Amino acid sequence: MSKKKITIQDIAGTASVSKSTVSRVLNGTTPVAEDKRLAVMEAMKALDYKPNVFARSLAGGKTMTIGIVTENIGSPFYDSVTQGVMKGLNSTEYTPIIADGQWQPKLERIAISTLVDRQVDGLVMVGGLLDSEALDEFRQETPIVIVARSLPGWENESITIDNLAAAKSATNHLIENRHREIAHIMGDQTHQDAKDRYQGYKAAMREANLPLSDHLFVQGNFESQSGVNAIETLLRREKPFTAIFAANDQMAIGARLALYRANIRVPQDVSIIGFDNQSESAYSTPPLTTVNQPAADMGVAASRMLIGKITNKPVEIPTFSAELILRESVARID
Amino acid sequence: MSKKKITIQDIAGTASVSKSTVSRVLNGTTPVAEDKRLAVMEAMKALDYKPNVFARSLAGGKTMTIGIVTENIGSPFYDSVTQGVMKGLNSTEYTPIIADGQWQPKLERIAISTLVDRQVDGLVMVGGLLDSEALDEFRQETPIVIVARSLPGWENESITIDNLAAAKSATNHLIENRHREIAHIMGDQTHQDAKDRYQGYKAAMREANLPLSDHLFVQGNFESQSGVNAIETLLRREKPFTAIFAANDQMAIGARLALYRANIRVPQDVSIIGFDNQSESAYSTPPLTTVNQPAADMGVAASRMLIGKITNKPVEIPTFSAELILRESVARID
DNA sequence: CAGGCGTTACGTAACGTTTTCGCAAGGAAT
DNA sequence: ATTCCTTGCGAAAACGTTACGTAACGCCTG
Repeated sequence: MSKKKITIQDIAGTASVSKSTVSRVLNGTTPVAEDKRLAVMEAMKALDYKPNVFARSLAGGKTMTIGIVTENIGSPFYDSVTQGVMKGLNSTEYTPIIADGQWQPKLERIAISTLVDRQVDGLVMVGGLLDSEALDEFRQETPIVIVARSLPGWENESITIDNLAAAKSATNHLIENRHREIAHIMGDQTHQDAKDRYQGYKAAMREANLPLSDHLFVQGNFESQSGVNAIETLLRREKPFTAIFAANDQMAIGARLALYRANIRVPQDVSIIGFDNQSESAYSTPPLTTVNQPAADMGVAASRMLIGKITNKPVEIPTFSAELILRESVARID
Repeated sequence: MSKKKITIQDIAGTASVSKSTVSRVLNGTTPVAEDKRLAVMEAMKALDYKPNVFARSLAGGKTMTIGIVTENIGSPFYDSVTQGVMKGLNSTEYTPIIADGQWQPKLERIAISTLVDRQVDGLVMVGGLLDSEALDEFRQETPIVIVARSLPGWENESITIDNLAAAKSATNHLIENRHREIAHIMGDQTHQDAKDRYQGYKAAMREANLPLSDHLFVQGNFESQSGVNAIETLLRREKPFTAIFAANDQMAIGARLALYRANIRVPQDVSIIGFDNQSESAYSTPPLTTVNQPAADMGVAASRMLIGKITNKPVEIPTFSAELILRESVARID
C-alpha cells in the first residue's frame, strides 16, 4: 500500500511545524500550542504515520521491548506462564522478544546475553537455573523479574507460590483420607521447587506421625516417563503404598499409566495427587486431583511487576497461592 | 561490568583505522588488508565490542528479527510448531519476536501490523485465520511463510502435511480392524485442516462402501471439552458405533474421558484414534493411537524456508508426511 | 612512459528519531 | 519603561551504524 516510508519530517512539512514540535506532540514531553498540536495530529492521521522503532531506540535509548527467557522443554506449566507474560504485555506498548535456555545454564546465559545485546528494557525469566550471582551480573544492565521460581535474595523481584505449603496441604489431603503409606515421586532436585515440594511432603508426614521410610521416595525428573519408571521402581520394592504424591502432573500421569498397565485401579487401589493443574489433567482417566498454580496469572503479574520497575511506578502485586483441585483420583480408605 | 558502551568508533581508534574499515571487516562487504583486519579483530576482542543492533538496523535496513504470529490458545500442537520455529532460528543470527492473534482475525491483523511496524525481516504464521487477500497485503511489505495451515495460493510458501490423506489412512486403519460404524468428531470447520480431515474420513468410508450416516458425525471445536460433549451427543443418539476418529488428540482424550464415565471400555468396546500425536497422548490410558505430525520439524523447516526467501538462497524443504502411530486405543473386531 | 584499471582505504552522507540549546515573544515584576 | 522570567518552538547536535563516492597506490597495458 504505502509507497514510501513516511517520516516525522513529512508530517512536519504538511503540518508546517518543525520536526522537534512533532516529536514533542508525539511524546508529550513539552507543552505545544493547541492549534499546532491539532495540525500535527491531523497530519499524522492523514499520512498514516508510524514512528520508526529503530530510530527511536537509537536516539532515545529505550527500545520498548521486553526479553523473555524460556526453558523450552515443552512443559505445559511453563508454557502457560510464558503465555501469561505475553498476555500481560499485550495491553502495553512493549513487544516481547524470546530466547530459549533449554534448562541448560550455558544456553541460558547465551539467551540472556542475546536479549541484553538487543537492549531490551527489561527481562523476565520463566523458571531458569542460573544462580543468584550470575543473574546479579545481568541485573546491572537491565531490570529482571523471575517468575515460577523461588531464588533466595530475589524475593522482591520474583513471583512464586509457597511450594512447601502447597505440597504439605496436598499430602494432608491424602492423610485426611486415611492414607498412611504415601509415596512421593520427586522432581529434579536441582530445582528449588522440587526441593520445597519434597520438604512439604515430609513436613506433613512428620506432623501426622507417619513413618518416612526410604522405600516411599522415588526420584523423578518432572517428565512423564519418569512417572512410569517411578511406579515400576515402587512395585519392584514390594512394599505397600496406597497413595502417591507426584511433584508435578506430568509425572502423576505417567504414574497413572504404569498403574494401569500393572492392573492397579485408580483410585480404588491407589490414589494419586499431582501438582500444577496443567490443562490436560482435567481430562485424564480419572480426572486428576492436583494442586493448582495460577500459571497464566503469575505470568501476567510478572510482566506488570517488570514494567513497574522499568517505569519506576509502584505496582501492587497480588500474592499467589496454590489451591487444591479436588477431582477423582483420590479415594478414602476405610 | 562494562562502564561505557563501546562503539565502532572506539575500536577504529585503538586499531588506528577508520570506522568504515571496521564496518567492512564486520560485514565482509569489501576485502580489507590482512594486517588491518587482524588489528581490528584484536581490538574488538580486547574491548569486548558488541554492535548496536538499532544503529545497524537504522543504517542498513535489515533488523535481523523474525516475527512469529501465534494463536495462543495453548494448543499443544501449535505450541510444538512454534517451538520448532524458534529452534530453527536458534542457529542463525535472527531473533524471534512474537505477537499473538488468539484465533481472532482482528487481533491477528493487529499482531501482524505490530510485527511489520517493527520492521521484521520476515514473518512466520503459525496457523492463522486471515484469508489469502489479507495476507497478500502484508506480503508486499515483508516475506511471509505459513506453517501448519494449508492456504490456497500459498503452496510455495507454506509447510503442511496432506491432511486429507492422513485422515484417510487413519480411518482405513479402523476399517482394516473391521470397524464399520465409525464416528467422526469434527474440528472447527473454519479451519481448512478440519475440513480436509473430514473429507479424508469420508473418502475412506466411501471407498470401503460403508454408509456415511449423519448420526456418525459430531461437530467439535478442537478442544478437549468438545470431545466430551461429542460422546454425550453420540450416546444420546442411541445408534451403534464401535470406533471414533477424532480430528485431534485433545478431542480424542475428551472423548476417552466421556466413555470412561459411561463405563464403556477403550478399546474393548470402542476404539479411538486421534490426530497430532501431542506428547501427552503417549501417556493416556490407554496410550492413544494417533496420527503423527512432525510439528517441531515443520516449524524448523518453516524458519529455514523463510530465511531462504530473505537471503534469496534456495533451500530444499523436505516434504512432511503424517504417520500413523500405533498404540493401544484401537482393537480388532472379530 | 603516460594512461587506465583494480584494489584497498578513507571521509562523509544518510537513516529517523530525541534532546539540548538558544532565541523570540509576551507578561509580570521592579 | 526597563529588566526578568516564562512559554513555545526551531535549529542543530547527538545516537551508532552502513553505504556511497572518491582518492591513493601499484601494476599492467599500449
